[in-house]
Amino acid sequence: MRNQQVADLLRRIADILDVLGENPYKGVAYRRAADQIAHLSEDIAKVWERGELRTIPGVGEAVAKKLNEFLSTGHLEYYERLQEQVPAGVLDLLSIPDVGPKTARLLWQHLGVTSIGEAEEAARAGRVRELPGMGARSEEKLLQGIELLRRHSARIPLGDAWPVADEILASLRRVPSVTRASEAGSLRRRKSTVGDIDLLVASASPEVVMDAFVALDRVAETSLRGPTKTTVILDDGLHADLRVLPPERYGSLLQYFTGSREHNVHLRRLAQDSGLSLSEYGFKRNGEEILCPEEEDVYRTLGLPWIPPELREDRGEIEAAQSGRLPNLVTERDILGDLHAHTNWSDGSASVEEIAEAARQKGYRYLLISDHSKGLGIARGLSVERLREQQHEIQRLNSRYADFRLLHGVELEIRGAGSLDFPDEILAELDMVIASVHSGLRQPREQITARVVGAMRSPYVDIIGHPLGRILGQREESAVDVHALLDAAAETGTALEVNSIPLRLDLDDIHIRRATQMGVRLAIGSDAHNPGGLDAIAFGVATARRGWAEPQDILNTRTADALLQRRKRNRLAPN
DNA sequence: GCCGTTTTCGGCCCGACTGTTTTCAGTCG
Repeated sequence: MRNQQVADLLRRIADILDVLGENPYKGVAYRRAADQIAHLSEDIAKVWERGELRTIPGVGEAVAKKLNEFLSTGHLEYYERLQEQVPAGVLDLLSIPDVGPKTARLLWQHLGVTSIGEAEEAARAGRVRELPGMGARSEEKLLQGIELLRRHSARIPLGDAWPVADEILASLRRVPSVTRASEAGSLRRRKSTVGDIDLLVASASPEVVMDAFVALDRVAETSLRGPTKTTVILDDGLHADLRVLPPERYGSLLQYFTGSREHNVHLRRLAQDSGLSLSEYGFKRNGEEILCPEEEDVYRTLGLPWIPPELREDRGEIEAAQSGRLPNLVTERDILGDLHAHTNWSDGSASVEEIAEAARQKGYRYLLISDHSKGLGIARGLSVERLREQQHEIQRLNSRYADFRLLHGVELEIRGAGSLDFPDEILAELDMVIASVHSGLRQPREQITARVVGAMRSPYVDIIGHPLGRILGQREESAVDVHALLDAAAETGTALEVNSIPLRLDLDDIHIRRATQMGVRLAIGSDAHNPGGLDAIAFGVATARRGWAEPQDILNTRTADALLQRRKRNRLAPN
């Protein structure tokens, strides 16, 4: 994606400036601009074409000029000059834990180190300890950092981190003196991947809690231990941080360590404006403390309503809070039914009846059965005949339900050449149709975009399944032009799915936000392949919340009747 | 490098922890 590419360029510039020992605020400025651009809900080229680069927060005269050069010529002379000054491998050193720009520069200039491998060599040869400000411990720490980097470099999917955090929190809550315990950080903000597991506890006896924490079965080693903060590495390589403060400071602790850093920096600037200083311990005014037992107290002291964690990225939520325009975020309670589920008719493991029963148990009023169509042979996709048989089964079950309804649908293959797996007359017999791409995910941008946009032109395609096609940590998103998809969705009235499988979370938060701004409807689906899979909806709802989605943006906050009435075939299809 | 109803120049969030130092720099979140 172009925005990501531009952001990466600015971040590399920041890294080089840091290593060169430039004014550190210069690096801060470049990174701030990079973050804003990475999270732009629109293609940066469009903003540029309109001549509005300077409206992006953090983009001033100098950065705008460089962006202008990069976007019009594809290269940036300033960056190329910088690159000549610092070897690329020196910047790699920054990814080693506890190695920052100063240490990287030291290793490079004094020992000629220009790669992680050379850093390791130098440390093993005992040459690092000779450097000014370094010693034997630092040398050992550098080696450990390199080892750590090799063992554990990727971010963890939310779906892996969440249950581990819940388990550890349950243990900590059993420790005497613990009155509150919560996850924090990007986990609490429900980012699709998290860097580590941040945990917080309120207790008057921190050392007892820390002892219990490091003694947990899952803890493989303790990498840092202090009176309020401890970091451990778990048996599966995950890092977990625990912070403990007394209950009267729990609100400010929770607020602070939920972040994001950008959100906090903004809040602290607000605090300064009213003569306050804010930290995880609370507020200070002329040395006098204002304690915050609850998170609401932090926001109230700044004259703000409480802001949901999923919004705390400094992407306009603080301004929205100031002007009373925070979105009314969708919650799991708003979801009346699930719009994506598989059964043992294709690649699911449960019968239609079993998964229907699970959906009823969850309190849903309806469930869309959407097994694969024949084109996905590997998933035992349904033929037209089997689809009709399934229809009878669904009718049979529906005749037994008074308070619940099965909708019959399909997850229809958008084939490699762009055609759909079933003809219109078959699709017309179904309640709703999800169309998805499962093949040819590496097609070039124009081709794959045309396939999906073509599917949206069908009056019977109600939802595009997992539009990006990404699998977190395994498969990059396809080259599909998401902005073209959004335009086509707005034009045709096709909904885009928020697929809830933790490794998908597709659509992602950034494009969800854009969709809501454009009036594009979203369908949150669990994509369950067994009854327990329905619970993944929590991940989809969390992702929608990160995209500022409100109940009216989501199809399945409506009743089944309202859904069927609003289908585009009622407007578009020939009689 | 960015930014501004306290500023167009002088600020830029705040604190924990570590390791090397005898009062602090670097890194991290």
